Amino acid sequence: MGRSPCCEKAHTNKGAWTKEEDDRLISYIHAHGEGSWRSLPKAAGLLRCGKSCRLRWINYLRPDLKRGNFTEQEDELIIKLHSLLGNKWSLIAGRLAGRTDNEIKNYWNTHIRRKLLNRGIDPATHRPLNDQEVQASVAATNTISFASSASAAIVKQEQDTSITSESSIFCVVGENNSKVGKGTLLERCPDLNLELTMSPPRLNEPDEAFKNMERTLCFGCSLGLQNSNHCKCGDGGNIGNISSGNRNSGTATSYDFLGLKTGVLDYRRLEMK
DNA sequence: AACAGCTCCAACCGCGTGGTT
DNA sequence: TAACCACGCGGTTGGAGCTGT
Repeated sequence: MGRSPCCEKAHTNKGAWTKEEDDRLISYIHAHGEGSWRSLPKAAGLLRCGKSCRLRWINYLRPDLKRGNFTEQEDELIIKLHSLLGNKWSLIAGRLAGRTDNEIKNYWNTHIRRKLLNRGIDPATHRPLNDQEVQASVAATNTISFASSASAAIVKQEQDTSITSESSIFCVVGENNSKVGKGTLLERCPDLNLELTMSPPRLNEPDEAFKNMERTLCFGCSLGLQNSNHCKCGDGGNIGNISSGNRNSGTATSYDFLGLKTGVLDYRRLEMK
């Protein structure tokens, strides 16, 4: 499958944006809205690649961006999210209002990595740097499945709801899951190597089943942030953000992982590297 | 003051994915 | 089904600014 270049490189500016270019882009987007990035540069009179315009807008010019230093609270949230999501910067950014994926990625690489290293934590695995046994188990563990049979799902939330370097990942183990196998009881997730399932809105399910799925725990609570502004579920007392329902030939367990019950996001597979 | 090394971040690049024809 | 388009993502880079000598 071929791919044409995103723009004609010979006639485009590169490098830092000038004030004039910024103004042109802002006024064009104010007038016409975001999107159609490929045609935007020409329409806006910019000698830039559409990709470059998009990036400039998203990372720098958007009016809802929060500029300035990250707070300690944001730091910790990023660390927790990264321990669950890995380098999924866009997903992490989605949980930090006014922050962009690029900003968070840069901040991670320049500040948080070092911060974790100073704490003796491997930023890649969120484990103690000298924990050889853990490293061995990491090497032996490939995948933990979040997608499995609802009827037989065994779900455990760690007793300690606070996220530490090796806790508080939900484990869902289904009887048909060959990787784990029937009879496998709860296990502490030994790695962050996840395979998650998130479902789109279920349109064809019985109402009763759907109602049962509504008892969810928001992502803030799942991170132990019940009292923070990240808590979306109100009482913070619901346990287990697990919902289940039929999907095609088999049953599936879905997890409202980021509190994204909007159905906009269909992130069926989410793998940690 | 001059230089070298370091830090940080805006911007670039290549690729994956979903949609359209 | 293949070809193409458009968008978004994550990794990487270039260079401005800072710091130490």
